Amino acid sequence: MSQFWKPGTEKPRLLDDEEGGVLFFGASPSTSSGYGYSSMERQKQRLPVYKYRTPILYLVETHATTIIVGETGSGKTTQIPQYLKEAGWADGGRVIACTQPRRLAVQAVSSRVAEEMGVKLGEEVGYTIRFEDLTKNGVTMIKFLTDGVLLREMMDDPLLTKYSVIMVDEAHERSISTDILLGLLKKIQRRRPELRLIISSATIEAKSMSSFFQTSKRRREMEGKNLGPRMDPVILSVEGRGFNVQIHYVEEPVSNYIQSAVSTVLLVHDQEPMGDILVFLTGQDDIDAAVQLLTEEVQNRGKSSSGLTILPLYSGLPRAEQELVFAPTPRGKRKVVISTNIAETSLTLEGIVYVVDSGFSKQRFYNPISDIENLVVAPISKASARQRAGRAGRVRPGKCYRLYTEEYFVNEMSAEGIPEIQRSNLVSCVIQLKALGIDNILGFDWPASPSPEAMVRALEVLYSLGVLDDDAKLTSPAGFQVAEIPLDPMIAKMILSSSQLGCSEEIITIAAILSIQSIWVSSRGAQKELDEVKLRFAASEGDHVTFLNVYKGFLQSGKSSQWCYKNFVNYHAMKKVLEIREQLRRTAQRIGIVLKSCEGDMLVVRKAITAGFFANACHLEAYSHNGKYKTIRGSQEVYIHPSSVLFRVNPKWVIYHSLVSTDKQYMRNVISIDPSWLTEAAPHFYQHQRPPSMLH
DNA sequence: GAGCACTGC
Repeated sequence: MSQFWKPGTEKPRLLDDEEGGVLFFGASPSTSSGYGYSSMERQKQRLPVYKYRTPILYLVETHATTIIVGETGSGKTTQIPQYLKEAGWADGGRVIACTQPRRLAVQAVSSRVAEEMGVKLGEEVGYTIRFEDLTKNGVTMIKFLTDGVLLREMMDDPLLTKYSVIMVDEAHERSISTDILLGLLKKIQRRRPELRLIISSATIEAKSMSSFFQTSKRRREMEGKNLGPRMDPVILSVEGRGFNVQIHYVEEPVSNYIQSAVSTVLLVHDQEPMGDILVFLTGQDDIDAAVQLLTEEVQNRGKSSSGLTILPLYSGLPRAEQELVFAPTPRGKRKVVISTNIAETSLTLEGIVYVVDSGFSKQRFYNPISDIENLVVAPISKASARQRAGRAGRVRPGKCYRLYTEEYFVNEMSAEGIPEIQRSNLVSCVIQLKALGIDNILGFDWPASPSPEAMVRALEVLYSLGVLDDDAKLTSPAGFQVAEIPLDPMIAKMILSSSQLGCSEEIITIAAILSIQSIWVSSRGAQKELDEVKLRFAASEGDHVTFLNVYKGFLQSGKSSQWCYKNFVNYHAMKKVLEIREQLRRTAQRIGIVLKSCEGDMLVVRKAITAGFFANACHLEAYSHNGKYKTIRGSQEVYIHPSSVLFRVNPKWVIYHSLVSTDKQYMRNVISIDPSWLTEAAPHFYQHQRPPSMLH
């Protein structure tokens, strides 16, 4: 297949700077003169900071909110907290908080800042992520943390009084936590005029971010009289140090992006100077297919295409294989990494000079009517496309090959992706806001409002769990306890009930296992062996009890990695289970849940699961020969997933943990129940329907 | 008898 590349006319402004290492605070709408210093030497010397000398200090002093725009590597997260600290914003017990959406980023950025400031990480500069707190009270002045941790901190300190400046990084990614946090910070600002916010975002989102923090005119006039900080946000642009990336488009739309990606890689390999290639596809299937196709093509071509190292990359890949992509490319060789979106933000590969962008990714969509989340392949946004292209310009000028036309990019591609909050189930999010005293969820000032249907559905679910009362207020103590448990509310409710049923030790194990991806090693090749090994642990009650058997075996082996290897159990996953379980034990003790084992009585364990997941009850269709179930609530047709220990067993009544929809709706992690437990666990939920016993 | 974008508390 021949492709005709057309150089693009798009010039992403922040990718134009080829000087490298230059930090420049560009002119912004309200600083007409434009402050700045732009020499690499001066930056290296760590400029002394005088009051108002740098624009960021001036802006933070005079404006309640500053929005910083700039690409990765521009120094926002490393320089700005330092400036603030040196200018005294962290004095008198006040701390500067900087949030990141990912744990790894928190660790990486905090250690870089500590190093640049010449302090030990955990002292003046520290970080907090789940399971890890590297801060010292009274000593730590700059604290990095995930936005999720900051939200949890608000449950004890709703106004975040210990922080004088809060910087929210990567706000353009619009994760659920970031959006909730931004909404809450806007509220806090009204109560704490002295608080300063710094929102760091990519260019395209800056304007909408700015208008979000724009307070009403009347309010501004009132504040103007007090001579307080200006409440209208200011935008500051920081030039990045990324190298120029030349964009190429296809002249005609491609029909098969896998095939097209493979030909593009070969084209680059034949015609372009050395440098590694990063290909963005959508998922494991695509990637495996592309790796195979590329390998075959290389073999067919013989000599001319030798010297290629082809590596897949996705989160489900065993850790050892994932590490391979970080190995430096040997001289004279070229590395091709074929990746999911994981390489767009979560992982950074050094040495990439060429990017091939399929223009697609897998995205989650939520249907509040059916209450089902789906994963679908969908076109990416312009923002994503730019982020992908930027991956080619980290070490030297690069090239990005887009497998779509320029016309498509300019006219059809949406500017930004749909924020996660508009694509998700909202139960966790709603209970968190309730716990923070936000009663009017529908009237909450979101950076992007979720659909009313999704909010109503979340309220319904929480009401049915007994976590919200008739006035949609948190119940006491159940509602507050569920909000304190850092897991999905249905899981939290299950834990709460286990306290009364006397099986909390077992249930927190199940809760921990359900909240990680999978405890089994991923094994597409060795599926049969895995299935056989699973039988060793299989329990007739279902998957949850099977998990308990695996956990028991793991403990009896002395938490041995050898044991895991022999039993197709993922050792790293089990370590994580232990960590989550430990956190749940501590939380349970704090909120008054009795930790007790039921000593093998699986009846109460199943009852506790029912108490959290009664909404997922299903009944086997009478005379069904193919294992067809119907959900009690929506009468949807569902089937037990072949990976379940109850596959082909088909008990009359089951409860599932989650649904996965492909050609059919499959129930994953299934347990058999007695229908009388449903009315027992949730009389409200089932009272207006025919009693389950009548159905059969 | 089939499948899992990616985070996070």
